[in-house]
Amino acid sequence: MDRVVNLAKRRGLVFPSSEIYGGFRSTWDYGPLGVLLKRNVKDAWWRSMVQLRDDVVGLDAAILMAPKVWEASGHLQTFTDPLVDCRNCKERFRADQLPESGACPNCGMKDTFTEARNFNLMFKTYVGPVEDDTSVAYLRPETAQGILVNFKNVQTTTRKKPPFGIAQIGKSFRNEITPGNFIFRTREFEQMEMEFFVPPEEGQKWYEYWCRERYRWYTELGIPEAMLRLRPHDPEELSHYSVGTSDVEFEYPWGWGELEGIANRTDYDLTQHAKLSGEDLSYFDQENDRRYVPYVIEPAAGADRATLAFLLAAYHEEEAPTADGKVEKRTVLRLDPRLAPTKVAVLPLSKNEKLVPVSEAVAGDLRRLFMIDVDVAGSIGKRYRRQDEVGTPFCVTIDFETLDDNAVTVRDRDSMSQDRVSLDRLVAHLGEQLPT
RNA sequence: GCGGACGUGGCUCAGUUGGUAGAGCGCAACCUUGCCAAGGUUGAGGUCGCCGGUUCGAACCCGGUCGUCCGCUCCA
Repeated sequence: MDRVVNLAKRRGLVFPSSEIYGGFRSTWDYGPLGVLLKRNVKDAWWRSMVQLRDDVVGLDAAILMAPKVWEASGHLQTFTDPLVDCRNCKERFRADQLPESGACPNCGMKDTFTEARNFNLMFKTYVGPVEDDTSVAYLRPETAQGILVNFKNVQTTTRKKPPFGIAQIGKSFRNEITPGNFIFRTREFEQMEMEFFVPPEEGQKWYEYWCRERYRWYTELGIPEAMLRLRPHDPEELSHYSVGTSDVEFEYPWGWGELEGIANRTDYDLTQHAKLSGEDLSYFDQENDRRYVPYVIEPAAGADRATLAFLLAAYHEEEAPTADGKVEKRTVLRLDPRLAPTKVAVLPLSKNEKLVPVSEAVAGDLRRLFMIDVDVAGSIGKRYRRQDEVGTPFCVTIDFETLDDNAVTVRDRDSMSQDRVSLDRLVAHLGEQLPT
């Protein structure tokens, strides 16, 4: 973990936020390479979820929503836990779980508790010029509600029939008491959520389907199955809206942790929104001549957690032989090419005045199709290592033979093999190796 | 929020009993080399997290604060 955090800082993947002011807790900034990596993660999710399916459509809802939404969803009530501290032993407890005797469960002292304080996990703000009770608004603690309240809008405009889903990627905010573990738990984070609306009797079937699908997504993008598991929640662990939840968990360096949750939210949300808004959010199934409130199956993934997991799974330190016969450490990110921030590095063998213009021309051709990097500084071996460290799948080397044979060397990150490829075929060659 | 440890150039760290900062790596330029972290020369870069106090004088002592890590609590 330390190595990955270090690499992230050193190579411009992730920086601590507001660093020149001493940092700001729980906030991180994605640097030039990090933003590419995270965007690739989100693009891969969107592609598998929206583009490659005909039963899911996209949405981008506002972060600020009517406060009634959070009343309906239950977040205003259940997101607030009254907590007390024991003045004697400094332990903290939930006020509603204390013994009636008033004795501290930890140290046994009586009446040593502080006043109960509420910890609402939603960020509160005020909309408009006057800061009073009528102007209170919240930053959304999940993107799901933006989808759920748009169920009718989307259903009627796209003419989709259940089973169908609405997908959304966006920021959410939770005032976590204890953030930490780098970008694993932050107060501002990005979610990739999809709400899948199904006939009630098909709820369980689709819940199981999405558990399998989502697990598979991570393995297809290169996370070894040994580092993944699907863990069903215990009944007492279930959230207020769910009758079944499973987490896709990843084995982080500090232990198993959540990557994504798949929940059967039943008709809880739509029913609640119908009740509080007065809108009828049921669906009329013309074929079967019946009306029902759809069940909602929700795969909710964290974009930052996924990015971290892909980074951790990709990070390798290897022994590599050097030119003079010694063995050196080689750091390489074995990222799936679809996730790699840079797809191709263009490297003139030296800063020779004849090679540099050729590499610039090659770069000009490639950058229209791929995210590329051009590096002319240092020895060729060092530049290969620099690219390995950030997971660039291919290096294109322009050498002196290129001037004669119009061909370049394409070096593979994983096999370290080298192919000679004609410049006429270079774009096509790389296109074949770099799936979308 | 509580307890503990820590906070020195981009990174990893050193800084002896307080006397206004160093190394390695990295980075940049030039020379050399010419396919897997080569070599040489030169150079940039730090008011030692921030604020205040003690002192003739503080990176070193004290207080506060911000941040990081570990443990506890919390995570709908």
